[in-house]
Amino acid sequence: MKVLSKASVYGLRALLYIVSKKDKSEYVSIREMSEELSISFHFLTKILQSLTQRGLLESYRGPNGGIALKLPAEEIFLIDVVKILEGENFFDSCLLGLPGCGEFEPCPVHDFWKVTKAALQDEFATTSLAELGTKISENRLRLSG
Amino acid sequence: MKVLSKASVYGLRALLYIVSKKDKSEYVSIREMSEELSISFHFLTKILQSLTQRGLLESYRGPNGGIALKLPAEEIFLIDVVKILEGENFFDSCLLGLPGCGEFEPCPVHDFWKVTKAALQDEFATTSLAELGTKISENRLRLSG
DNA sequence: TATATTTAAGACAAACTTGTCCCAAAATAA
DNA sequence: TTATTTTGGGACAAGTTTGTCTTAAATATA
Repeated sequence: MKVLSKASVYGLRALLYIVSKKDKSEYVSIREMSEELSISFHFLTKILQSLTQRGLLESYRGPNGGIALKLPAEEIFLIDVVKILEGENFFDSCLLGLPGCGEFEPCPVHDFWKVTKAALQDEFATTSLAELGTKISENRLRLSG
Repeated sequence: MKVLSKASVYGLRALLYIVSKKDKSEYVSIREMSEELSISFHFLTKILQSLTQRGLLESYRGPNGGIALKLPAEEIFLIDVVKILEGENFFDSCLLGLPGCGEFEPCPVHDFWKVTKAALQDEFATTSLAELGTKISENRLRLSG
């Protein structure tokens, strides 16, 4: 079951890498992240570019440059990242792909999918990068295979 | 959010079309389904072929031929269809794509994704084609855009 | 038998996602 | 200024999913 595209997965892993670093005062280079997370450097660059363009990240060129969060990690939620990388309508999908599926014209599985979607959306909307960063540090969780 | 491939979506819609037909005694032609559901005929043919090869459907060639369920609709569950068309490991996915993610080596979002996956799997495992067929008939639900 | 109908099966093409490569632009440091 | 480092951005290639086309095989009917 592939819920998120590679772009979202890589983007999230990179942001989690940033927030789980000890030193929060420096830019993190994309090269470092791509190597630590085993992600294609150029692909990751483009993903992070999108996040920078949309104001979620700040980038800085040149030696010791890199990427940094533009907001405190407490104020960035998974849903912010996913909506940028997957599209604003990410949580509006119909499981059977019927256009206009909703309360008025539901598909046969709308009732239960609606509930699942809402639960997922809520989880994404309330889970911050800070929360996961703490979790990663405390439990020494990995971010790559 | 694309949880199911087109193959699964089309396969499910076709099966729901079959079970929501009044006359259950005849084969339903793929051509009819492809037209009623606005699905490419050849693509649908291949999808249903997979289901036939895996014993979920029965096919019959020649005039008045077509496709029929090989089991009563009460005994076919969404999970049966999806596991054939998406793969047996469909419900084992890690949201962040980390290999071996599980209780021993969880990814940072494993705890909540585990719950969501289980709820989805349960819903797929307990929803039968018969149940949805009844729902479709009673509420005149559509199966195509 | 001959013809029409329908699924089976494979080759192929189009579209989308993912990944690679190259060079430009910005910043640092010597 | 010059060289080096790093992101920006576009072209392009590879891979996967989705869709199309052609022919074969099975069945029914006349």
